Amino acid sequence: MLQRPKGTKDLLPSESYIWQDFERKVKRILDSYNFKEIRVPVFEYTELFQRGVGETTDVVQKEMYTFNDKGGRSITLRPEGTAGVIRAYLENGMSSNPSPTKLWYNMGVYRYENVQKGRLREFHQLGIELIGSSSYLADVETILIGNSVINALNLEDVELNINSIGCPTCRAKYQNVLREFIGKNLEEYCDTCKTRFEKNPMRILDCKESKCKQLNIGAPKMIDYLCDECKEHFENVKITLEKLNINYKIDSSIVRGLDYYTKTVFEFVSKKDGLTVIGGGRYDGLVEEFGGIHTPAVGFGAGIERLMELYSNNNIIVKDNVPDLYILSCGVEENIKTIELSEKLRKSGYIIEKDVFERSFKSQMKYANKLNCKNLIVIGEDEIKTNKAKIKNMETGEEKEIELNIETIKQCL
RNA sequence: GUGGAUGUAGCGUAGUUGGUUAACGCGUCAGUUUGUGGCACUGAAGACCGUGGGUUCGAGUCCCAUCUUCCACCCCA
Repeated sequence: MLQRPKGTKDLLPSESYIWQDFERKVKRILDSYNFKEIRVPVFEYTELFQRGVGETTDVVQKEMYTFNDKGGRSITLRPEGTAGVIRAYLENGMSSNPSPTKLWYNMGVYRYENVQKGRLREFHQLGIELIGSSSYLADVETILIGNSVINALNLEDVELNINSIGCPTCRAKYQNVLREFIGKNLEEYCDTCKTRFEKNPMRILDCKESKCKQLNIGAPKMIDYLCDECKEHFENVKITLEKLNINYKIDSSIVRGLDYYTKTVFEFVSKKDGLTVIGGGRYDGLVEEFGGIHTPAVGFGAGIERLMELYSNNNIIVKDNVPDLYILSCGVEENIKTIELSEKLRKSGYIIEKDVFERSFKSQMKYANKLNCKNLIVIGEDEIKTNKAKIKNMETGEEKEIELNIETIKQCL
């Protein structure tokens, strides 16, 4: 039998309506902050991600779905949302719109990595990008939106961790200090850490190897080396969050795996399984990297599958729609009448079920019951002749005699 | 990429030390005499036992490989 590719998932009706519920709630939040939806291509030129996400990152080095198209162009399935959105921002001249530009998206993203808990090769990200402002207020607004999403979904045990990784200037200084510290014992670190040493020493702080963790104790922290501007920015973010009663923890190990981040970075983490459900931060250099004028920006990406996992565990989920009415009939003329009625009622927005098998009377009854149809009308010879029918409430079993016309039926639904 | 576990009808399972037509529950479909469902009963359909090799007179059962799923590392959402 044919199978779906590894790391993909079918979203069946039994779950898709929960996603729809989630999407409705989230859209309401995003609308309230006046963010507008953007939809960008599933694939882009490979260079976009190499430059945007960063050549040295794992995502680019080993997780991208990259191939040459028939014209010999190197194409990559998007592994994240920000790069494509910023490209679209520039390509469509959105920088001349009133600033800031506030965009959101819900997209499938693709990463070739080993499948495990909360991790698929095709997964979905809800993301926002707030483009144009360098102020801490933009960071706060971004975090608040993340917080609103968590709250709207009633997710418990999700905590906010924040950090600042500074700007290129103070980060370079810090990295030298860090290299000095690590360099003393570099021989004892694991092999991957050794390769990180030159290109991205901050990643060594994130290593899970116990010997590296041991060696990292007492390492200098980025937040102690922030330049005045970055420091003030971070302080403002922290103070504002505190005044707003948003709980957060400073986690100096958050460095993020995408190169474009600067200054504030943050994660909403599920305490139960330790998975990051929302991750984001500021990326003041990206627009420039893509050839635009210097334009600061902040954003986040949320893993929808991960959010949904928590959502369905923590909530009594709304029920899926059930049919308002089943119209039952056997026989050619009766069936035509049924179709006519069904079509009219459907145009008015009602969910109508009817037979498409020429099933027996009894089978149709059973079927209507299995579908949880709220009401049922039988169309037979008599009904057509007298233009009267009985409408039955399938829950109570009560029947009511009515005129067989759309308006009276509607009144009973 | 590395390491560990898994794989029998749509779903959940049984299948004894390898032995004839692979079993059960749920679900699906139909019927239990005439136009009113849920319960009960009867019956039917549905599995090349993940795939490919091998051992054997004979394998769902043993061996090897491979794939999938799940978990850990790495990294991320």
